[in-house]
Amino acid sequence: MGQPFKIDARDGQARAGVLRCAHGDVRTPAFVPLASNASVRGLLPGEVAELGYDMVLGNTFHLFITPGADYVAAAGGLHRFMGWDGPIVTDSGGFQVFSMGHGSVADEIKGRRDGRRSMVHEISEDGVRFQSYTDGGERFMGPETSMQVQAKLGSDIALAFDECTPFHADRTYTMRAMERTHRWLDRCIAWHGEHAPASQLLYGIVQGGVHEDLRRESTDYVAQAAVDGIAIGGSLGQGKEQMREVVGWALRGLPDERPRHLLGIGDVDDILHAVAAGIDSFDCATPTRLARHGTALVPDPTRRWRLDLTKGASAGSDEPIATGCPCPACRSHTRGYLHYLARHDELTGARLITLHNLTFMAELMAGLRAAITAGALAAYTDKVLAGEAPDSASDSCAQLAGHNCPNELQAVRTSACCRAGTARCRRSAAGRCRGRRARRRCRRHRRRAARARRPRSPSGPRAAAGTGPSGGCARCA
RNA sequence: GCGGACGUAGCUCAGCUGGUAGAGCUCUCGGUUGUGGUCCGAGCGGUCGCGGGUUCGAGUCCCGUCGUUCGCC
Repeated sequence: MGQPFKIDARDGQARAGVLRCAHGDVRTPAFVPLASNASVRGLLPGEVAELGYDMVLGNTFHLFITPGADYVAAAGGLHRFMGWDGPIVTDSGGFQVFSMGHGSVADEIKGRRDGRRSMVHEISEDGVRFQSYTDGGERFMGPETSMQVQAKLGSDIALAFDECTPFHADRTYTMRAMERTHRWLDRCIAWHGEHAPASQLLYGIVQGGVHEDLRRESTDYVAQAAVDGIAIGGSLGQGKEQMREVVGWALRGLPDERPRHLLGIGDVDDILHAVAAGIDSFDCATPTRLARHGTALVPDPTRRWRLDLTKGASAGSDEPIATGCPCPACRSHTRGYLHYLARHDELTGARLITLHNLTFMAELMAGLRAAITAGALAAYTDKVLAGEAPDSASDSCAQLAGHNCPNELQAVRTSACCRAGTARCRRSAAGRCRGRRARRRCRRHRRRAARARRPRSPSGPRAAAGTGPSGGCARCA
């Protein structure tokens, strides 16, 4: 097939273009909302399109488990099934298999926690045997399975089946998994070439964890492969600095003319950096998942672009989430109302905040496309990083002093970077308080001290015996 | 009126034969980047209904009292 990706404008490494798919064009850089289970949770397909999205992401793994590829195929394919007639990219299921093996994806991929009970029974050259989360039965998925499911779903873009290695995997395991993923890629290409609809594009996935040489090797391998686009996956490290470094390694040597997708990334600052580095599309759970849990995206870098509406601060507020935002939540409703809805798990709240967050992301991406076209990406990036609403790309750049300073970036993400330090500080301040029992004991001591300080009737037999730290108690003495 | 059961954190309740008051939920604060309408941390919060008594020591045993509830007159 011809070259599906056309780059219309460049600004540094960044590109703005159009990805031509069987069901229409995708304007890039693009954010792709998640519709893992054939639904952008809470929204109608028409609403997603109206917000300015060209493509959504379905998930091979989820749809394979339920309702099954044949069920969707019998309904006329994923587009007709879910009522979305625009482009769809389907994730291959490799990541989900990985996440089942390690409990929490988010924690494990960042190296924050050890793996838990695994639902993965075996990873072999053939593929992965795992336990279904719905009925507990054993299932199998390999490169051919994934490709076949994606062919039956009829997505516009299929992703190759990969193994996403966790942060804690050692270099040897990461390397072997990467090499196996490369062999799986060849099998995906072979199956896809023979059986998949000609119009379906195929992306290869770069792995290699946080190791520079492995990332380069993987990039080279995927770059020489007969794929229509390249996705960057796997563990991108523990923090944003490391992620940017790893993405940089993965991008080096990629063919310029093919589209690049960064899997699973969606924080505002991460998108700004990745677009500047040459990424064309993103998918991420954050905007929609945060919305369902009551957090709205706002133009405020000091709060990591987040406003938790469930917090008391929004109670009774008559402000909108963001002044000037054109979304239904901001046009017609107050933070106070959304606070109430979110507190009580009202579906309307999840829906309104989802509409808002996707509006925010759509404006961010539209602004990026316009800025690249106008050759003003740096100015636009600076404005967004300075906390201005992400929809104005044409104005000149007001340089934000020190926004690139690593320390300031670190301050922005205090939780991610400084949390360990804070915990350490607390513990060392408490001296002996290491471990749960010790901490509890300390709390008790604090309570006892507080109780002793509290004025208490000195008369009565208990007071006489019980006030001192060890008064009369044989065990304490 | 008589008899029984029960009063412990904001809520629902654990606390064995007396030995430094606990859990779950709520609440507050963090976190949650290829989505399980989640999940993971931490924190705040108790005059153990009230008053006596026994004991070195009482949520726990004894007496009284108030309240809730069930049953019987």
